[in-house]
Amino acid sequence: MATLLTIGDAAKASGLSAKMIRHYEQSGLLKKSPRTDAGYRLYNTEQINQLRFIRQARNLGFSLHDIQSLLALWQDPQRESRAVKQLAQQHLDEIAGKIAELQHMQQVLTALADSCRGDGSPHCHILQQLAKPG
Amino acid sequence: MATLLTIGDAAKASGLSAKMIRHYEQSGLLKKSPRTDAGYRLYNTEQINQLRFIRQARNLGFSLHDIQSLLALWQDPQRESRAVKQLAQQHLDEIAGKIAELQHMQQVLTALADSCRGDGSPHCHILQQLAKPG
DNA sequence: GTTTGACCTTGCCATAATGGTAAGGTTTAG
DNA sequence: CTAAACCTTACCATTATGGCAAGGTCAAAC
Repeated sequence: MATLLTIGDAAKASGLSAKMIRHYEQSGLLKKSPRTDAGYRLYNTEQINQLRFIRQARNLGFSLHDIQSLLALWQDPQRESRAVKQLAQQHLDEIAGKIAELQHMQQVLTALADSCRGDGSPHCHILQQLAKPG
Repeated sequence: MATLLTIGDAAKASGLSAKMIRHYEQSGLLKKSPRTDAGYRLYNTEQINQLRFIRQARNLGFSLHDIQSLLALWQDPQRESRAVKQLAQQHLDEIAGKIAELQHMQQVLTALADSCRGDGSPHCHILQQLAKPG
């Protein structure tokens, strides 16, 4: 039986917001939904699965741009897993880059914070360091 | 002697872009610059130092909103270092949160990528997992 | 003295992903 | 029949940054 859900139920079923589902459709990530006579969007099981796919990819931090590629690969029986793995690897590189950047900030700022008394006096190594020409 | 720089030179001297310096002024982070008769913004040494301060705080990932507070504290001789340290600590917490989030993605995605052959065959554990109802 | 190139000005648009709000139509339950 | 809970579109906001365009300015070279 073809279970058809309106957007609110599709949102609940997928874990996305209705707002975002509309947005994904409008930005071309999703095909346009069929509509009721009143103009309500309707989603079938296959589309719900697609929404879930998107949510899980978003949870892994993939951009909508990448997700478009992932969806295409998913739906292509001729795909080569090489292509998928490459996308994943690129994303992992990005993640590693961001982590490194954040860890660097963390390290520098932790050192600064450690050398700030954090009491009622105005003396503060953090401000001093930020003010330095370096 | 009062060295006055135009915005391009102030940009070079501070490591910010001229675009961003204008933006910071317009968003209230910086006081409005004095101008030449022709309308060119001029920056003195003190303002260059302020721009450097902003750049260094940005490099540590502070938001412009936080930087506004940091600048105010910097310029307040009555400040308590407690306040600065608290801002730093909040930011450190945010950084730690982001790192944790990214590391989680990294961990999950690495496991998936490791179990994808990445060859010419269509079979791919990454896609399989993204498609799962979980 | 004029031209030219390197500046400067403002203003508008774009990014990425998401949320909010408003004004209005629909459906369903009471 | 009405009220609540949906749905629709359209516009605005976020964050920090970049780009472009149209036009004014200044300095150096000719």
